[in-house]
Amino acid sequence: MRLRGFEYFRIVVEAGSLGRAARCLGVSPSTLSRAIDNLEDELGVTLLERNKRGVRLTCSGRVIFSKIRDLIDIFHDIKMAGQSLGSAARGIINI
Amino acid sequence: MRLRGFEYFRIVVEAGSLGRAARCLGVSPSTLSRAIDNLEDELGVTLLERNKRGVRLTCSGRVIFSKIRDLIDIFHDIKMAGQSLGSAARGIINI
DNA sequence: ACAGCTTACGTCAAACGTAATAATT
DNA sequence: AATTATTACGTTTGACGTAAGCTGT
Repeated sequence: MRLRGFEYFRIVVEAGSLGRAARCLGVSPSTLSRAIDNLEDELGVTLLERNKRGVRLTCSGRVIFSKIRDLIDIFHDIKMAGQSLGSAARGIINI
Repeated sequence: MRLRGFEYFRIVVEAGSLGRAARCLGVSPSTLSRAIDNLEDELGVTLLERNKRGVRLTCSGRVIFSKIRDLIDIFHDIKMAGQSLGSAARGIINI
């Protein structure tokens, strides 16, 4: 289970369609379709309603989406802490 | 970047050595060695001091470890919410 | 010798893009 | 026609175990 799949899911929800999200992310729509299928399989929940005009969160999807945002926020926090600590270890301090 | 790598890191820290963690997890020590190498590369921080009697968190590692525990907690929360919502959608309610 | 971590090598699963398909506006 | 999501196919990336190596107790 890759972190990237969660980030894909977030962008898809915010973009409202796989195509728009794919253009934002620079990947192909099929990548996002499969990534979200995998997420739904692994969590055992249908996250999105697929219409012909895009996608929309299901009720369950709304609950999960909120948690996934928290997950991604912490992940970005970890990466930034890594950058900060990594450069600090080499003597560079940004104020 | 896989979620599993974060979980590996956590167990390694708690076990105190790659070998013990490998036995706990049912994987080989090389898997854990590489997983932690990847984590350190991707975050740009040295997380563990490798001794001949095991491993120990570096100062930076301690900071990151605390955040990674939060990440894993949310991840497990998401999985449990998935189970709960998934079975609820099929009409099964556990009280 | 034993316990520890690491690395080279081969294998297998999984992620991806391309391209084709189907449905809707 | 244009835009939507999905799926089959082949390629490539990457995660893993085995086995060998090196170090310190």
